[in-house]
Amino acid sequence: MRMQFQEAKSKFIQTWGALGSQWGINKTMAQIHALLMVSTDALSMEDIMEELHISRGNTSMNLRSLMDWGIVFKEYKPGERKEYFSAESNIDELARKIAKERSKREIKPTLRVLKDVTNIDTSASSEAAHFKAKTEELYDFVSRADNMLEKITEQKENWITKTIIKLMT
Amino acid sequence: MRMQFQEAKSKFIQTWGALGSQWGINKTMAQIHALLMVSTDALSMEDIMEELHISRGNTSMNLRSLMDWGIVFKEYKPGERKEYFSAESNIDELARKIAKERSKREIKPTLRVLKDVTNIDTSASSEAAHFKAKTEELYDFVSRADNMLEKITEQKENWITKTIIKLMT
DNA sequence: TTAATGTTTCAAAATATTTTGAAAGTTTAA
DNA sequence: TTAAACTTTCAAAATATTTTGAAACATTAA
Repeated sequence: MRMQFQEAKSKFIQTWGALGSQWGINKTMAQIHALLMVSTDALSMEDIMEELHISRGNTSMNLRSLMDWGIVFKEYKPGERKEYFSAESNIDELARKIAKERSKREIKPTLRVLKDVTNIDTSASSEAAHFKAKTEELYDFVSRADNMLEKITEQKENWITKTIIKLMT
Repeated sequence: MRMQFQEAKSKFIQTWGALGSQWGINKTMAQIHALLMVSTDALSMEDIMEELHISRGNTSMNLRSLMDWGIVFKEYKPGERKEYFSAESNIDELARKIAKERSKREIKPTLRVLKDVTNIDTSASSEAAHFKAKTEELYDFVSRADNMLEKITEQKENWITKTIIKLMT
């Protein structure tokens, strides 16, 4: 049985929200983003509140986060005072921005701690030596993964396809 | 100022736990994993409870999750009744298992919904047409990303290095 | 058998995160 | 200026998630 548009839209928004929360992004933030992504026009705060049944404050705070991430933009319509919001419409660009932001917020700080923690006096015990070895290994791994992400992500257009082609050859 | 071993260990466990929760993995689960990763020997439930100051139930449930993910193993010591636990010690293997499991649990179900939701009657409105186009684009992107993850991850040994080399050429 | 040693379960409690809504703040038009 | 239209802030409330701990369950040795 084929879904109706409204049903499909709502299902999509719910699913995207759930996915977001499994990845450490708050549900409403992901839902607002999903809604803006599939909207033909920019939406006002009222529009968003109404469609998702959420409060003004919640909407405001999450729109701001989305703008901090660089994946939602404020727009002004001529002759109107209200602010309108729209999402990054290029999916490659969207993924690049998310990858970049997560690297900056999470991976880089973790690398800093790993580096710190690796620098202990190792002569005291073999536990200490093992710890140093393991955390060094982890540092190498994480920093290489981060590099890879950068590499993949720095090509502007259609990097996923390009990367898959490279990997298959 | 150089950290002492115990201080470094505890900082590492805390940081790994925090990282885990930003990625949708519960803090204790990530901490237990971190502890086992840097331990020279397998640890008993008592050991883990004591080191992390957590309850028996919490320890039991999270150890079970870690075993479900395939990144922690139960061990028996000869002549002892107690169970001991150790972590996957190969980091490439660890990453492969995590990638595989997250794909199965999160990406695949999302793809199913995207596919469903894409199959709407498009003749009714241009909103519906736009929705269909966007979700199709998303489906393509996510499924290509998932393929890429599979590709990267199916080579058993040292895939990160291999992949980086490929990407640089 | 039984007692000892150990593990799992799950309802309730604790904690953490998200959401609300009303007051404060801002901007613009007149 | 002022008032209207709109947005932001943040303490308190609601909700969701994690953690506890004690009872139930399992296994082994004697």
